[in-house]
Amino acid sequence: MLDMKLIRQNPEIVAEALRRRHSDIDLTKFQENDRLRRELLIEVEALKNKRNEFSRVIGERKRNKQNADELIAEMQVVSSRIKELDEQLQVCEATLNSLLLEIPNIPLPDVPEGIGEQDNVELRRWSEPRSFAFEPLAHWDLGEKLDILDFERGARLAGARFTVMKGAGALLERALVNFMLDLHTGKHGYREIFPPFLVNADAMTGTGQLPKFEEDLFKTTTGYYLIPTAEVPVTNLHREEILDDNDLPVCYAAYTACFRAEAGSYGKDTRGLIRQHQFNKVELVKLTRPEDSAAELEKLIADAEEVLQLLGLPYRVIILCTADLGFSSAKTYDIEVWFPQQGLYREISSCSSFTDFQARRAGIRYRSASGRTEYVHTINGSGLAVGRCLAAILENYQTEGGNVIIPEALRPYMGGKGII
RNA sequence: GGAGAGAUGGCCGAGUGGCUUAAGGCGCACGCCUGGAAAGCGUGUGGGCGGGCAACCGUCUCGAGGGUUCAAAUCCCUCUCUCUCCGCCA
Repeated sequence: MLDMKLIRQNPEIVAEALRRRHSDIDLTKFQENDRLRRELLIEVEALKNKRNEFSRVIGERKRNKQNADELIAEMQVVSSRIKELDEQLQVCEATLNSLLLEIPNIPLPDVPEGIGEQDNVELRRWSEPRSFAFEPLAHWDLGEKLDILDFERGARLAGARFTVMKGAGALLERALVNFMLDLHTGKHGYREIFPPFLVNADAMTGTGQLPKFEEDLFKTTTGYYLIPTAEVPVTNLHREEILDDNDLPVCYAAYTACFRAEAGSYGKDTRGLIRQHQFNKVELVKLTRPEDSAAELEKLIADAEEVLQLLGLPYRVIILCTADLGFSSAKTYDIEVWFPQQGLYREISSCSSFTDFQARRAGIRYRSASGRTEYVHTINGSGLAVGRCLAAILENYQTEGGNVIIPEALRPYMGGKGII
């Protein structure tokens, strides 16, 4: 959520940001309601002031056994007017709030402007894709041949976009989770969190999934939502809190399963592990001082990249253009890992700064060194998506005989196993 | 799931309609005192919104939301959460 005062005082900044995003949101309805709200507030607060003062006088008279009938009669009129105005105010504020919740974040100045995916900019590549002396298999074919991925039985149990991992496949998935968590909590200094996988609507609103993106989420009959990413519970850990300056930055790493309805992605990535309703992810989340957030985002993506470096998987980093940027994000880097069978790089991590957008929605503040309470900046990124990582290992490390070599770094987590 | 008890400021805790602008204590900050410190004494101490250049003023905030009343921490209704006991359960 944007700062109301920014929209009020510098609407041209917000309008320009919306233009860069190619958003069709119109600010005039917001501005009208904002003006109305302040008019109502000024009137109703003056009346409440009067009511408070007169109540004091009435109380005094009653105690002294004096008559206060005319004052009470007068206050009846004032009170009913207050009630009217409060009702109008409530409607006005509800409108204002729902408008505010639908305005996306302002992209940072270094985000390239664009009209679609094709305008994202590649920043760097790490390592060279291996050249194969044979035709590499897709991970779904390889996984089925090795009997470690079972798409058919996944469909039997749940439906399309669900997979069963078996034997060495299940072990590899678990090894990746542990390897990533150990790296981030050990070398990189994150604190491990194991949060609930279901959250309430307030948490989803805090990080920006609600109210706009409800159709992407799974919801229980009892009103809970299944988390689409650990970002939701972990960022909301500190909802409605004021943190101490000394505690920043707060750095958390969390493994969770993630659940996505994948509405609107019919026909996309229908085979394999790339697009599942349920997948595993290790997520990195930071709460920082505003002045540190740019540097902390760079550190976070370096932490995520190191996972791929240690696994020896070639990747590239791109920065998303304004049109491809998520609703809550001010700046997003994607890490894309090489998939040899398709011959292209595919997203395996998305690292974003949300500036104060989520913090304002979730009420996450800190007391700065100067004593002011300010909103923190929130940052998060995948470190990494586990299923896609497993798929990348299968494809990049396959042998001509249809086996898979386990990267050195993972072997301690695989009971010393070197090959599947 | 059943029964009962609770939820008050950073923390503890008083408060059954107006004298509460939330008592008192602890903590914290600053000052006095001191060679320095402790103790002691004094002062201050949340957040949101609105107005104002500012100092400051107003308003809201006693788990949440409604209601009664001229007036609600206090009375009524609904909900949430916590604790205790019972039941069920990985």
